[in-house]
Amino acid sequence: MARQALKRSTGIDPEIESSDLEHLIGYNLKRAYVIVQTDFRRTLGDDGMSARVFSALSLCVRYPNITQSELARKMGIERSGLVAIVDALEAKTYLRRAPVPGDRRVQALVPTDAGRTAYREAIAAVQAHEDRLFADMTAGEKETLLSLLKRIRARGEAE
Amino acid sequence: MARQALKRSTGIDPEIESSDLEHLIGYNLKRAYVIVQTDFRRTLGDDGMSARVFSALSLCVRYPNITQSELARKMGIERSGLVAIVDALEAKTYLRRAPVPGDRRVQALVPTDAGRTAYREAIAAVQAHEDRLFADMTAGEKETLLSLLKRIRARGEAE
DNA sequence: GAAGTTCGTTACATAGGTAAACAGTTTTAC
DNA sequence: GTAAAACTGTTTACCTATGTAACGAACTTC
Repeated sequence: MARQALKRSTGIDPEIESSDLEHLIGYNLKRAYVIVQTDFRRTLGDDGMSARVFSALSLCVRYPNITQSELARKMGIERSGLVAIVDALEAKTYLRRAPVPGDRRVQALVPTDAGRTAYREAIAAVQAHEDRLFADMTAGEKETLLSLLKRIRARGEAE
Repeated sequence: MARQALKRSTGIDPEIESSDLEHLIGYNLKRAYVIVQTDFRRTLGDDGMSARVFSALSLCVRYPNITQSELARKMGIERSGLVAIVDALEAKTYLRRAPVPGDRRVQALVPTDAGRTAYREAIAAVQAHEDRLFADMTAGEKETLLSLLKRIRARGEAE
C-alpha cells in the first residue's frame, strides 16, 4: 500500500530503488578504478610507460633475476601477455634477458642501471599522483582503504 | 651504513623495497577490481550480461525514459559506446527505443516487463555474489569501503 | 534564417587480456 | 635408461572494453 503510493509518486519501484548500482561495491570499485587509472595514465603517459609495464619494471627491480613465469604469476597475468611487456622494457634498455646456467629454458630478467633510475623517477611521479588524488583522505583512511583492498585480493588470489 | 648492510643481506635496495607496488592504492585497487570483475562475470556470464549491459539495464529500470546521452553521462562512458549496449538489450527485448514527441533526435529507453524481471533476477544474483565475495567483512567494513570508494569517485567525477 | 549544438550512429584505433599451439628443455615414472 | 609428462618462452589468433573522429538529422540561439 505504502509501496504503491511511493511507486505512484516517483514512478520508481521502491524494490528497485533500494537495490541500485550505487549500493554495489563492485560498481563503485570499477568507477574508482577508472578514475585512478586515467590519472595514472596522465601522470606516466608522457614517460611512455603503461601501468602494466611500470608494474613489471617495479617487480624486476624488486626481485632481480626473476623469470618471466614467476613475474607473470606475481602480476596475475598469462605468461604470453608478458612477452610484449618485457620486449618494451628491453627496447628501452631498462632490463635484459639473461641466460640462467643450469636451466636453458628460462631467462632471468635483470634490471639495468638505466632501469633502476627510470623506476625511481617513475615511482616518485606515481607517489605524487596518489598523494594528489587522495589528498582529501587522512593517512588512516588511506591505510584502511589499502587494507580492505588487500582483504579482497587475499580472498581472490588464494592459491 | 645500516642501509648498506641491509642491501648486502637481501640484495634489495631498501629505498626500493619500501616503495613497492604493494603500498600503492592504485595497484591494489586494480588487483581487487580484477577479482571482483572475474567473479561477477562467472555470476552473470551464464545470463549473457556483461557488467556494462547490466549497469545500463539497471539505470534504464531506475530511470525509465532516459535518453542514451543521459545514460552515457551517468555511466561515465562515451555516447558512441552505448549503441552496442542498447542494441544488445533491445535484442533481448529487455527494453525498446521509443520516439519522444517534441524532439525527433532522441529516443527514450523504456524497459519492458521482461527487462524488469530480468533485472530483478540479475540484481539478486549480483547481491549474492557480493555477499559471498565479501563474506569476511563486517557490514561496517563494507560500508567504510563503499564510502571511501565514493570519495574517490566524487573527486574524479566532479563536473 | 544562418550558425552552432546536440543526438544517435558508424568506422576506425587501441589497450589489456585470454587461449591454443609450438619447439626446446627439464623432470618424473617406470 | 628411456618414455611420458611438465615447464619455459614465444607466436598467433582472438575477444572485450574502451576512446576518437566524423557524419547527417534535428534542434536552439540570436
